[in-house]
Amino acid sequence: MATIGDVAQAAGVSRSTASYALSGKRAISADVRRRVEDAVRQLGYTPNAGARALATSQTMVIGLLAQFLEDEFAPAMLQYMLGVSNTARELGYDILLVSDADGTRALRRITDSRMVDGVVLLNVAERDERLPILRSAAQPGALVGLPADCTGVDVFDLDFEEAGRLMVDHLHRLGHREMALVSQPEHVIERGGAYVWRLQNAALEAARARGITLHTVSASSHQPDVGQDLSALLDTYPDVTGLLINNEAAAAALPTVLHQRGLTAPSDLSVVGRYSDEFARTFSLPYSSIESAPDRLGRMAVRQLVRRIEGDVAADEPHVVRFVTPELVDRGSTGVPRPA
Amino acid sequence: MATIGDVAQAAGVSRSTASYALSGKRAISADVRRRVEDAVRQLGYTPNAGARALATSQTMVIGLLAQFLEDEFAPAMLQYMLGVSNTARELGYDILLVSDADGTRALRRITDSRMVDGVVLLNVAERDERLPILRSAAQPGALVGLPADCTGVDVFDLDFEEAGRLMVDHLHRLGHREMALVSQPEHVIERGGAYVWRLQNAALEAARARGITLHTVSASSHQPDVGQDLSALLDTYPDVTGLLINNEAAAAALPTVLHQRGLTAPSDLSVVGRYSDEFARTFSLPYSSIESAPDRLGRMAVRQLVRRIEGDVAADEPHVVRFVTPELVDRGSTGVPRPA
DNA sequence: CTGAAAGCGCTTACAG
DNA sequence: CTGAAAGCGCTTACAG
Repeated sequence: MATIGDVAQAAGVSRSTASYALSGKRAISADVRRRVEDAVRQLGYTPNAGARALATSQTMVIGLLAQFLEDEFAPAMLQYMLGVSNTARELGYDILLVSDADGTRALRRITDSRMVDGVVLLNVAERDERLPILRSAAQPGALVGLPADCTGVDVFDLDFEEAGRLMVDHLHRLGHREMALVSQPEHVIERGGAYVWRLQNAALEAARARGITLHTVSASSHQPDVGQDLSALLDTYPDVTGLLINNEAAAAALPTVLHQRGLTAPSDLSVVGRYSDEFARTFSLPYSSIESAPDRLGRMAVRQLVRRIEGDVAADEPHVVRFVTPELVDRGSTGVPRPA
Repeated sequence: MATIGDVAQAAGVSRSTASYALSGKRAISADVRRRVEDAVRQLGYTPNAGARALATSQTMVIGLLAQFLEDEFAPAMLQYMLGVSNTARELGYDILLVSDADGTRALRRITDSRMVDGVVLLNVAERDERLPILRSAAQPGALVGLPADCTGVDVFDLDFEEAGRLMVDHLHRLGHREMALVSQPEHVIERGGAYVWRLQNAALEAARARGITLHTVSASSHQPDVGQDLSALLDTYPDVTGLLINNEAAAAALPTVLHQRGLTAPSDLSVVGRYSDEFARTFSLPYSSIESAPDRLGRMAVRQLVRRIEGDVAADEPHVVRFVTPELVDRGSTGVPRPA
């Protein structure tokens, strides 16, 4: 493989001149520039990334820490990954994908060894074990998901409180007085999946404030259990007229469940979900939903991360915690409640 | 960050001794080894990956080229990615994830700049534009998917011909005499998704040999179109008693379609799919299916790639083309045909 | 506008 | 069993 030395030799200049001609970091005569460029073309020269990283302390690589947990719905994770990956590439960065079960060790490994210039953490828990490691790392980090302690990192998340209120308000306004909220499995909450109870608590509070009944249930994140959970819910609360779904697997299972029971939305039951538009299309989900905006969140996280990496942000500039305002995408699955 | 120089100084030895003590590549006195190890611990030393890569010409990183094409079903791709990623990690390698729309440029970039020691290509087409680039790269490559020309690369794929025969034979043995095969959209074939017609041609041939009727149709890879395609198929061929599904989106949509039409498998219709067990669980698909084994294929590809990278394979050892034998996972969705 | 030199942090022949 | 030195391929002050 050709090196910058080969290029310099072919162009009849020094290595430093060749380097500067390529980087444009100092004035170069038109003639020399042309000779260098010709040499690059002829030799098929591409800089060695490792050597450049060593010289500049910049790898142009971003670490992406994804975790595929047994009790979460993998296809939903993919969307965040693609949002991060695509934005990174637009900004000139490559992605080191880390899907280790042990995220803490992996995070330490890639930061300590300087494989990455910065890190994006997906699926952040309330007390995420990866955070202390990230804080002590030399590289900046951006999170998708809100932890209890946000010091030292930039944080991006959907405003799940607002999402909960929005779901309740929307159905309340249509006249619903008894609804049920389907959340993730208990262990997601126990593990610190804060978004579950953030949405749930805000929904409960909104329901209380409006004097309406809101039942809350956890449902499995796996088929076919989740279908049975949904069926059980409808059996237990026959007077429910509105369903709020904060569980991707449940949303994917609902069409079949409703079919089996001969129910139609919105005439028998109003339904509002919380998932991405892409997810809705993939699974053909006909329900109005709060857009969870994974691509947008991934994009925001990478943008801010790159700003920090490239020093466009003063080192003492405070870290941000930014929420995406939930928006309801109307797919026509809500209406006035059926007569009692 | 501590360097090997700091470690050497703290241990009172030379840098080379420190390096050898850590690599174990030459005999070291017990005393020195201990002092070096203590220094490493105290300083929290981790080797700089870029520097090591420059010195050894080994990055310990594998490039993973995934493409998320508009007309393919993204969740299915994820499984291959995880198979590759997990196996790589077990073998000590990290994954550089490349999801660029323009796979050729990206491939050239990561190989020319020596960011990776080898490359895994996913979703390989009949005449894949990435292959010429891979062949001229310095690093070895492994494919998941069978191209027309396999020279210079190791290839792993499901035996789609055998899968097609297996599907037809299975239903034929149960007594079915008229079936339909649902394939991917036309443009997947046009783009060179050879697995589509490899399975289809073998199925057609098996049907001819046994004197039975096999209709073939392409269905969309998106909801809700695919559901309509399936409905149209059932309208067009009312005498079909067996359905072969080589299209993940169609498999995911089928339960709803059958429900709508009041059909049950296997009493009204026998169904055999082709997807992974993980996929079946995620989508709660109740159909017997040919296991597509994405995790196993990813694992095989990485294993062989690492053997080449690490030179466990003679440079002149011929490249392999290895097929995974399809196996039918019985989920009880096939039986004798309904009476005419 | 250009060149010679130092340095990034490792590994590994070469010498003893 | 250990050390001094060269080299991997870049970038970037320093000098002119």
